[in-house]
Amino acid sequence: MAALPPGLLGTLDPTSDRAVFRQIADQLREAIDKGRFAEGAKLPSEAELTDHFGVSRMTVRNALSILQSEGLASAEHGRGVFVRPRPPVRRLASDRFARRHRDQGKSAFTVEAEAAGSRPEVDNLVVREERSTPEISARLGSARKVLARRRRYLLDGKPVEFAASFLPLDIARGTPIAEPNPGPGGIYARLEELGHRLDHFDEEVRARMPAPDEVKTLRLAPGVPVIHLVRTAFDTEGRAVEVCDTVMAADAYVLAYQLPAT
Amino acid sequence: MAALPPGLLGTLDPTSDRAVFRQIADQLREAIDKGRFAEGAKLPSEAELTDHFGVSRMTVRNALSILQSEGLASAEHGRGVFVRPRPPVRRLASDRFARRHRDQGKSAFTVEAEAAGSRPEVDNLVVREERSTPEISARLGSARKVLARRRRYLLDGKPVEFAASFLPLDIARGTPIAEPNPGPGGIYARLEELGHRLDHFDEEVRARMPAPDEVKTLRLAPGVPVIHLVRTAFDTEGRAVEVCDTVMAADAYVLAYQLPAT
DNA sequence: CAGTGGTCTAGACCACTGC
DNA sequence: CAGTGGTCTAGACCACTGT
Repeated sequence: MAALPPGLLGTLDPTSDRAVFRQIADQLREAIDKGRFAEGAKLPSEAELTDHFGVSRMTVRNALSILQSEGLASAEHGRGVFVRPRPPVRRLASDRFARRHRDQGKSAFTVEAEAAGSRPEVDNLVVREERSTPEISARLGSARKVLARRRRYLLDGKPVEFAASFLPLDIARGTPIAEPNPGPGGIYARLEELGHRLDHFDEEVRARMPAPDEVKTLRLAPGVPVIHLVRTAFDTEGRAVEVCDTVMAADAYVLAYQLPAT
Repeated sequence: MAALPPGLLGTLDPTSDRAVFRQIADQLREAIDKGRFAEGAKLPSEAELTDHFGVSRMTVRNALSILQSEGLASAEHGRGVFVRPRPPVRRLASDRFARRHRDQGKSAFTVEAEAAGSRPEVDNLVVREERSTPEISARLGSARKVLARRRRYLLDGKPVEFAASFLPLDIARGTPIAEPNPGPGGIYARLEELGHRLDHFDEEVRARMPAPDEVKTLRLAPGVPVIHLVRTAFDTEGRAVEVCDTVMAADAYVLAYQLPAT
């Protein structure tokens, strides 16, 4: 095993109050920030770091785990620890549900992804009637059962979000909305054809760390939060006609909104 | 040291492929989710868990660190590991910059916090001229120097966000905007008095794990992401007159927006 | 003071990767 | 196969909390 290139990393300050594993993490973080390790580059192995700093392996592993929890690095078993590359970011514009974006044969996700040069996929498409939850009922009105449409979106094979739409049965049952493929323009186009002209959407945005099942579904690296978005669609009569609950890999998205100054 | 109450936690499955520390984390997570440990309650100590499961201390600590990185628990030195209580959430409405919310003597943050029964504070108020960054210049136009207003917001003594506003010098220099206290209605009211009638705001939302200095400034617990919000204010002539860069503790906020169906 | 978590060591064996 | 990270042990000493 070769020694580290001289000057790549510094030395520890034994007089410092800062824990040794934090000092090591600080040095690696600084080296990453300054570009001495590029995106996707391999960090020194645990063995190299234990040698360089003269500490035990657990101390080094502690330092590396800090970087991972910060989202700066990710470990690959048998290969090494690498600087996390930033995935291409999907920008969600505030006009993404405007009517003019609905007159296509393909879904908005597909159109947009292909325009950006990515390969879009949608899987796990489950459409069925379900019992409503208190959360959904509060937003949708007091429906006991709802039509649920669940799906996961991927770009170039990487899962980026999964979503569940809920609609009142009296609106959706027996319509194309209850079909796996609701047709061009998606369910919003069908809602309007059914007489529910859409007026506006309310959107709530939260961020948090993912639960284990969300890590699995989105194949999230450690240190990547999720954006949790709950959107309610209202028709021109003021009725909530759909609630969409979406969980997105936070490193793959930026949300853009336009606010009125009134 | 007392043994754990029987039935509070289960036993390990030695035939499972799942690592022991993950199994322990799973059990604790399930117990928290099912309410067997309330918000703010103390989890079993490391010693109790090593006894209960018959594993070494590092294994238990590994399990507990998972829960912390998920934001479910936080350790307090000398006291124990506790189920993380959810702080009161501030809801930012999409009309929060509407003109009608500006005709008060106090800042919007102060008014809203007091209405919610919290004690608001603003500190670290730094107002000065700074060199612009490429990021700011791209949004604001090519100003070399800008007026920067930096401050941190606290609720009941807890930091919840810090923000920096940047304004072109040709607009802000020598005006009340360059004063620490810009007066009633804040800088948006002053901008309008100076002839820059506000038209709309563009807002970009991202979520990520905090950098170490952000952890310090917001006193963030492990496993709490930040919401990074960049807002650009435009006047009726289409000029960008302010860029506000805000970093918020994600567990203290929900952002609400209204989208047009056009 | 006893009990708690924070740091660190020096090993061991395993599973995965790539040559 | 050698090199890598993943898991786990059995200790040690320290710093902080509360009584």
